[in-house]
Amino acid sequence: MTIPSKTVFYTIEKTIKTYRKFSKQNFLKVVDDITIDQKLILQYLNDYPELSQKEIAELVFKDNASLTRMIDLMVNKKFLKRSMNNKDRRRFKIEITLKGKEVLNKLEPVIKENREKAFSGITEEELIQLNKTLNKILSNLK
Amino acid sequence: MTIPSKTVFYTIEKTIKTYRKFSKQNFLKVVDDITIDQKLILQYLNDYPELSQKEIAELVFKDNASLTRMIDLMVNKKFLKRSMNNKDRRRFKIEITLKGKEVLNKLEPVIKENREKAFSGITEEELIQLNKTLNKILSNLK
DNA sequence: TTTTTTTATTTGATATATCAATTATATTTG
DNA sequence: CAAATATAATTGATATATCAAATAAAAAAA
Repeated sequence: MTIPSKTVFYTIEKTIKTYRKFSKQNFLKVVDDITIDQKLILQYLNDYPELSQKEIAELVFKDNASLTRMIDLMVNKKFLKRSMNNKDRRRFKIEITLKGKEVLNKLEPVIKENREKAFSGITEEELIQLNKTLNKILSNLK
Repeated sequence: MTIPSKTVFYTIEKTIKTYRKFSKQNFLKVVDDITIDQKLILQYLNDYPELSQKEIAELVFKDNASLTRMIDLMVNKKFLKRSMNNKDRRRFKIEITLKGKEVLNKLEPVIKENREKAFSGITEEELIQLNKTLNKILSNLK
């Protein structure tokens, strides 16, 4: 009998890393040269076009410095366009390009398949419970 | 009503990152200049002294190249010692130094407190269920 | 035993993570 | 309003992540 309090974080870590690897491999079948985090950034910007770099950084759990460099790369790859924000000139307006949207469109069915695969045989209640327990842990750590 | 299949991985990621940050801050109160992964490596080597770099890499979910560099650093910091392994001269024998053991000893109570804090108010059954669901996801991804 | 294949580790190149310091602009305070 | 403070983004330095290629030794096959 293993002691769950000693293994839970190991299992959590393993799960997220395995899923990231799995997703990335499937993404690369339809789009070349994309990472999980780049896909997340595209998705967030698509859903909330007004996001600042700082806000995106929080959503993807990175710091501002990382975001600066990631956005640079994504601009170089023509997934994104940076332009001035006249309302607040400290921040930029980050826009998805046509190419970026095409990438997202190609990825959409893959994202769906990935989730279906990951959750097959797992009930909605089980996922809700999973979320609930994780949120308890999160609020304990605040 | 949020759709759990769309948010579970976000929550998993958030949980593990929050716990890592929380742990690291507490570690730094008793030992300076240590990272979560360095602590994990020390712990694994303490429990299983025969581990090769490759085996450690698997346990901490990193690749061999990262491990090489991490071990280098830990040797520079005098947490570890690398010596020849005459049974198999491709691999090294990695040993914890006295300093490394002292670090582990100082961290031990902190690790315990971290877990207690993270899991307070969460029952054993709930943790077992969490582990079970995560393992289902893992086996789906194989 | 020699050749071939496999395995463990390292190195190089590039991207990302993290922290501290810097820059430019906004906001608040006196 | 001017001065002080706060915020968004960048840059530099160092560590880590990732992939591909290189090295050296071990194991398997001829």
